[in-house]
Amino acid sequence: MANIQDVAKKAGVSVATVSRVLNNHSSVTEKTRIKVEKVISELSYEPSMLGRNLRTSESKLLLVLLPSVSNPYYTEIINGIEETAIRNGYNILLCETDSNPERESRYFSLVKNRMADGIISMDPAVNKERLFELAKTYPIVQCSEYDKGADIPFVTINSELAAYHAVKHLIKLGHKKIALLTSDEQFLYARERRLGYERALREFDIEVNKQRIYYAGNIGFENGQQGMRSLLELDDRPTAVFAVSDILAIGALKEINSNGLRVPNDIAIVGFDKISFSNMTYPTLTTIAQPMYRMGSMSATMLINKIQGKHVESIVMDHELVIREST
Amino acid sequence: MANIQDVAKKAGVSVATVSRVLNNHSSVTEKTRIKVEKVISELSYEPSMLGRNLRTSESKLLLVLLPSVSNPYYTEIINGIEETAIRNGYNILLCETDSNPERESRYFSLVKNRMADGIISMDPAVNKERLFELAKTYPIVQCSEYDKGADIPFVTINSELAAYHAVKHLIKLGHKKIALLTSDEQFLYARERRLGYERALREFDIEVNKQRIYYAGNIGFENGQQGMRSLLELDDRPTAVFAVSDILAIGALKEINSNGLRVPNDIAIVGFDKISFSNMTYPTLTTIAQPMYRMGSMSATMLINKIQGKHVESIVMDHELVIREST
DNA sequence: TTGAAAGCGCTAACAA
DNA sequence: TTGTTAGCGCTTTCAA
Repeated sequence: MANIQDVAKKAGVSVATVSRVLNNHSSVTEKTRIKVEKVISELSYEPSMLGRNLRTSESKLLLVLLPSVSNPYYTEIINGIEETAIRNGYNILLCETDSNPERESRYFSLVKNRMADGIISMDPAVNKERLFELAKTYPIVQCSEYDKGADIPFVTINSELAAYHAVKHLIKLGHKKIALLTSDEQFLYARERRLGYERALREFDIEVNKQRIYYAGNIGFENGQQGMRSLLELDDRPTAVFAVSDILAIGALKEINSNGLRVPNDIAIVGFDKISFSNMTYPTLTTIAQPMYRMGSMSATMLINKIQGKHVESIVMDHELVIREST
Repeated sequence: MANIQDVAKKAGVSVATVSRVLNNHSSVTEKTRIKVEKVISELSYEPSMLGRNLRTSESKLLLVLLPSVSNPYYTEIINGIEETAIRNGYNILLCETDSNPERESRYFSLVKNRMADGIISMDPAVNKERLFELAKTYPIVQCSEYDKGADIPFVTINSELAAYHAVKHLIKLGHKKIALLTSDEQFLYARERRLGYERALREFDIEVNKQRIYYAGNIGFENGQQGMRSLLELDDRPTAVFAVSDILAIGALKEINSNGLRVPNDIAIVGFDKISFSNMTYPTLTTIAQPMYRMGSMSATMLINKIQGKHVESIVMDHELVIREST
């Protein structure tokens, strides 16, 4: 495999000139450029990023940290990140933590070892302490999940307000017995969405009934089923459910169907996230849409700016209630 | 940030010795090793992979090429690849082609530029010609999709046999009017699954009725809906459908539900892939399970062996019919 | 067991 | 506009 020396020799120029051609420096004459390009093509020369990276002390790789690629919530965000990364000459290293601290720590090493130039963290279960520590030395931004007061720029939506909108929509439809299907409150988004839920109820003088709040231990489909099962067993059954994620909502939907009840006639459902599958259920799911693609794209832009030493501000994006068949 | 020189100086040894400590060479005395490790920890030294990579001419990155991360078919395979990669000191570069040749070519450059040590290709729409050409110079393996006669090792299942099993299952349930919901036959898997479908029918003396075969232009959920719609319009409506992917099957399921028909009473459905959602539908989907995780894991092992210059053989893995509520 | 030194392939400062 | 040269951080050969 040819290297820059071979090209220089064969073209009768110095390696510096070849490098200039490779990097489109304006100082090279047309004639020299043509000559060098001809040799490059003759030798099928491909510049080694390994050499360039060592020299420039960068890897042009962005590390994207997420709990699991199988969670459809992340797919559009990833698309946004990747598109923007590529447009700026970066590639992404998609890293699944599986909420496993050992894996997380291995991925953190990647940036310490210069294999990645920065991190976009989307893992709600990330070890905050270590993330904050790392952020002192390396460029990091958070996407979706974030931490108030931490000195890490983030991109997110207003979860409290979005939940408020979702629940208000159910109230406007005449529902009073509205259940909340949420997840462990160690996650900020769960706390905020509960607050939005409670605010909407209070605003319409509906009592917040603790029995109607189900805290799922995990965020899987089965947890949605299980939560719905226990809500259905209540003496005073709810007529509507607000789930803090589509996956939970889809679990609830299946449980309702399995009990011979109809959605939305017997029970209405609102989900959260607008994952692609929320459109494939029967009935389709009313849900809160986050501007996933733009969130990803914005995180990438922010991270790249941060890598380049620019100052970066956090940003809160808009959400949208998408009304479909389940309400 | 400290480098290997700083460590050497402070420890009073040469950089060679520090390097030996880093790479666990046995020739270092316990005493020296302790001394060096102490300094490493004092300086919070982290070795730069950039320097190491240039020196060893490898990136320790595997490029994984797939059409889209949002296709749940790939998620378990990716898990298998990643786990195996990490265990062998590699990381993966997940690359979405979106079936876009320009993107594909940019990813191919990554391996030409030494940014990746090899490729696992899972994209059925990959440009065969260029892939074969690339495979002459760089380590490549194919997963799921493969090419007969090409000199590229692959991991796959026997699609023809799996389809045969799926259709035979429907026949055993008493179905005679069995439709096939398939995709464009430019893909090998579609051709093979049709052959399996036809073989099962012929074996039980059921005529292959061209009208009952729907070729979807694309592999999305909507294509499944649309295909089912046109199958429902047939004068002699099928009583069962075999879809070559779960996503198509889920589209079909929704269309059937929307027409007030019941699954499996009015129409039975078998899918293919056992994606996680196939368990979340109402009713749950009978489907063909591929050993996704093992396929991913095996591809990674094969690729790493290939990178290390070992000889690698292709492998055909087992599948399994998973009978659930839709039949 | 350890050290000196070369060199992986490239970029960029400086000189011409 | 082009060339010379140092050096990015590491591994490895050879010699001691």
